[in-house]
Amino acid sequence: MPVADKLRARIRRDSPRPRISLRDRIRQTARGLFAREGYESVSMRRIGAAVGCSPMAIYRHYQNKEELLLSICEETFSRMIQLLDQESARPGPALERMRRCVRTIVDFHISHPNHYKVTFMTPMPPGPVAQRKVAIGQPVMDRLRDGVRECAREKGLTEDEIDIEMTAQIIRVAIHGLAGSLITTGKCYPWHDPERMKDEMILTVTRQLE
Amino acid sequence: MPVADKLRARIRRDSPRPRISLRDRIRQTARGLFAREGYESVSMRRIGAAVGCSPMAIYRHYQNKEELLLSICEETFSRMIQLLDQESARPGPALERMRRCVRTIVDFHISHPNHYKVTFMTPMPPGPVAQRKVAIGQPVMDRLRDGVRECAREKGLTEDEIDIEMTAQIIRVAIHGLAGSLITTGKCYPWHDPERMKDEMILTVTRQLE
DNA sequence: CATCTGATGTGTACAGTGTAAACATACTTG
DNA sequence: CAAGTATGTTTACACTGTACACATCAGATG
Repeated sequence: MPVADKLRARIRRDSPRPRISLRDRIRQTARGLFAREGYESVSMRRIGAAVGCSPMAIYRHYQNKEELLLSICEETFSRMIQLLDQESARPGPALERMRRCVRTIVDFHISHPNHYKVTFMTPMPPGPVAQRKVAIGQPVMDRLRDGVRECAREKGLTEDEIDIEMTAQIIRVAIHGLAGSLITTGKCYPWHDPERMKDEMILTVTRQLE
Repeated sequence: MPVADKLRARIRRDSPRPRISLRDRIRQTARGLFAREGYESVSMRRIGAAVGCSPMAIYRHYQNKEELLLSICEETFSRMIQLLDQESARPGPALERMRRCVRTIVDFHISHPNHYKVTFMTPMPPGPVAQRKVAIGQPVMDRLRDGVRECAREKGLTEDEIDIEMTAQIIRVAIHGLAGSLITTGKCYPWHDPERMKDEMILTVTRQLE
């Protein structure tokens, strides 16, 4: 019997199941716990207790703890893409728009340190998990590349005069430098005004697009 | 009885104790294990087994696992300072020297990913541990600042024309961007030639010193 | 209706972790 | 020699992620 039939059956069914599925409640609860206390500090047992189910129930919906977190990250970063597109839709010169977008990304990462940490600060042994993490960053990278291309076009630069992929990757590295530094050493380091730092850094890596 | 006396006594003693102290053997063995397999994958029990002592013996010499690693990191990064000073002592224009130094730092981090990870990629709740980690990076930052200052002087820039601390911190952020990105997503990401990337990034953040 | 099946939850158990506490031994010093 | 201290071991505890076997129950099928 095909799996699709069973799925359809479940969807057609209108019996009074809990209004919001356990799967979603788990993800929602875990999101809060992870964000507040960090991935490693939160055990599956505590998530279960907070949700109101047994710890093993979580495994019916997520293969393991890492999958649970990765699923949360995917959701988080898809919200970032929304923010990004809406920012990039506002009018103005391409360069200004892209600089604001980069700012948006940096600020988003800093305000979601745990999601950033697990997605971008955990060394990935090559494998399927690594591929999913790369995939999470892909939409952002696409928009970055498009932004660079548009800036180049607006300034009349040919593809011989500027390496678009390289420029995009440099901006990417700058983003991760800012996010990583400010997340790990945020409060402990004598930063020279973080806000101005972000702006200067963004200016520096987009200067060749002026 | 003062502690200093006991220490002196131990040093004066020439009895046939093991030629290299257990403390050093632990650090040396743990260094290798951490570097090869990563901090979290190596348990105190395995370190003990590899050294040839009981796991709890380690605690006589290091307060806990984190202290052990931190001690290893301090040693590692002090070797980096040596490399850095010897590189910076070579002749040539200040700008060229500084660019080579930045390259040295980046390459050093990439070839010691586990030390980098624990020192710079683990969020630090403000406290004494965080202070020690900041202290580890301080000598590097001092040399960076000096390098920037010398470049500025060589080009005749006054302190009104260039914010030395800000410039140094931007370079620092670029270093961590490169190191972090290449360490976490090194093999998994379609990098546009990492070596050229490093060079371009370094050029970008030192352009205003040309 | 009775029966069967698959999805979803629970309880128990296991192998592993870092490390606190009590104990054993050997070396230094009064 | 006696006392004390530095250094090591053994045992035990509280915790982790999760494999496995079982219970329950909704819907499909005879």
